[in-house]
Amino acid sequence: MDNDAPILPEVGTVTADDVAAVAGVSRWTVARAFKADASISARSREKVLAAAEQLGYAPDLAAASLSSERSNVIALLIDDFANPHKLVVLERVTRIIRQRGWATLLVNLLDEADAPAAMLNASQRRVDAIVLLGTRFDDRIVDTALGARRVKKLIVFARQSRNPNTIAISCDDALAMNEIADHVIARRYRRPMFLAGPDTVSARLFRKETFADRWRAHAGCDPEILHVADYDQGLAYRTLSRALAGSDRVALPDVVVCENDALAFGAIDAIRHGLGLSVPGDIAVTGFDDIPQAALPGYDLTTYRQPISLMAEALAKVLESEGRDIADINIPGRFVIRSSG
Amino acid sequence: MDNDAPILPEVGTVTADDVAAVAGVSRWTVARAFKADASISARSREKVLAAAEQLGYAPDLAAASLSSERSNVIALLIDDFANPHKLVVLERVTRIIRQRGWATLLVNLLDEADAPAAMLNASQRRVDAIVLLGTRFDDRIVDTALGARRVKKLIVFARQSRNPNTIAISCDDALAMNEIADHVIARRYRRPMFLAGPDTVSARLFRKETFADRWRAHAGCDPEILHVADYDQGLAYRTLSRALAGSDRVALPDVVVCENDALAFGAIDAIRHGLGLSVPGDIAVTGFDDIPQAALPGYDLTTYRQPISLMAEALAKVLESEGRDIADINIPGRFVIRSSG
DNA sequence: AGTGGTTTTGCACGCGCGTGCAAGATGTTG
DNA sequence: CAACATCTTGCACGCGCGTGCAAAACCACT
Repeated sequence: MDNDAPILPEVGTVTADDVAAVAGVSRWTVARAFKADASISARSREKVLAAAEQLGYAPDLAAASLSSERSNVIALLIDDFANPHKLVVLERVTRIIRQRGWATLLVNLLDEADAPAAMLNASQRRVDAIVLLGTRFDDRIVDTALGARRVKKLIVFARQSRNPNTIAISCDDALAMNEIADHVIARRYRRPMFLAGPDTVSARLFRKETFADRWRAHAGCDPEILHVADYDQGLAYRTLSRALAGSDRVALPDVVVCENDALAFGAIDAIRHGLGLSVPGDIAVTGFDDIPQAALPGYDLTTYRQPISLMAEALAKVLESEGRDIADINIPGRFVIRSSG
Repeated sequence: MDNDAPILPEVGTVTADDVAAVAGVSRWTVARAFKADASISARSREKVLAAAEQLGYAPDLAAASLSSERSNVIALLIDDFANPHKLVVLERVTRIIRQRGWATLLVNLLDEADAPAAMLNASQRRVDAIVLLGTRFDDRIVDTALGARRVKKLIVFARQSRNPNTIAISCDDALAMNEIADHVIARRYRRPMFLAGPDTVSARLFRKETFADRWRAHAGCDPEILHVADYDQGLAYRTLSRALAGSDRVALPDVVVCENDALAFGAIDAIRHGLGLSVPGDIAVTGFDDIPQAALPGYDLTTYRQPISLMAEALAKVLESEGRDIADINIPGRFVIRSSG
């Protein structure tokens, strides 16, 4: 005799059939009781929900997604974990995904070449859409994935994409970077340096190009550009320190325009601790993203706020929509002037 | 006539049956070809794999988890997105999960009361285990979840847990904090302040208690303790600034021992920009975690390195093991002395 | 009471694959 | 060549629920 035998069946064992038996209805009526807009009488629903509560029943969503075409799971492909901005993006995106009743499958892009495998991995789980939050993929990979029809819906978040079958949701980079450039010009800086992320074929931000174009139109010459091999504060610090070490004081830039805040923090570190100079007194710095730390007194960074919450809402709308012919979405952010530049 | 009709069936439509037909074997032989240790002849496997590649077939893992007891999905429940340490934890944990062939279901704990709903949410997806990475849950919730048998395996990562049915994987907090306390004592600080996170019933770290005990044994009095309502650098900055504003210079602490690096960064900001004092000259600061930014010159923080990679490996081992009678795991980290204290 | 309309309920079938067993194929030994 | 051991393959059944349709129940209203 097993005294520990549970009175109620164990979880995973409580199926709609069990609830149906207790409630005295059919299994399908049980399903209807859990569906918002189903045709079911109030009395039946009550009976079912009471029975369900008594048994501790909750619908098995994995089984549901097998028989329906939808899984209600969204895959997030991500890398660039050195950038604190990713944390903000993850929070906002996973929040809205959950609030709208979906689940998040998080896939870590293990290395540069992992994107195709990661997409396959996600598609094997029947996800309804794949959202790219990372930096390590290029348009060719997107083409391949869509070509193989492995993916129902492919969304690029906070990045641009050239592929017409992809939906890009981002802040208006060109608008933003022109605003930054205008600010740099208005403040009469003369020797800007643009601090950019890795110079690869990855889906681009076009921030560098936009700034360079604007500066060229203004000054008639190209701005200096320095690439950092990763969007990493420490690496930016070392890269910039090394690049400027031993420079003549007059040869130094008077403003460092950075592709994002992580690089900007590294730039400020380099100016203060690598060169022993001050920000913005000797060299000004601007960033991009407006991560939470940018507002703190340590850096007090002039930057451009990406409207992540609005972008996340736009993402939800795209995920809800059935049609595949959705245009890219560009949302304006807000230029935030602080003391760094 | 539909000229656009694909030669190959669309994805999700390519099933093991299709592959079996092309390869001239049964569906079950196809399944065996994709299983590492299955009993199948080399010739059959070749035929199957060739047919699979031709058709673009990949096993449907969602369907597989329905018929087997395992889903190979691990749920990560997370909050505390203000702490950059979470990014490191997420990277290491999702990396090892993927490398070992599992998938990650990421669940955002939307607010303080969301943990039970989040666990239910995860269990409805048939996850093999739930890993708690967050701060917003307490032992009662864990009890409830396990009591309802909603969860096969519940693991608390980088936290302690009192529940015997839970497996806690963490760094050895007591060892670590004693080391920090000894350091503070050896450096002859006399007025330590402990900067702690929210004072709730949440699963605790016991760092505060350990430090207080050690200090009491040494000095015969309790250290001052200040609670910050969230593990957030900005909030720590404001809380500490306000707490120390207007204090007599002699009444100020000479060292601020922080429960983690995020709080320590906020403390350094408060000392430098709130009080206009220097670190460590006027007030020293120690942290806990050793997040990447702690090594950069902006903070150059004395802290204790949590062995996240080792902890992630321990997690993988726990996930692999079948038995439920696994003891908590405590891994020692390393005290890292830098210039902040 | 009968008629037509509406709401509510039940059901056959399928989603793609895993499990355990039995039948078939192949190989080995005396 | 028979008899047996081993390897390989095929199959019935089930996992828990969704879809689309038809039967049943209900509700006026004439």
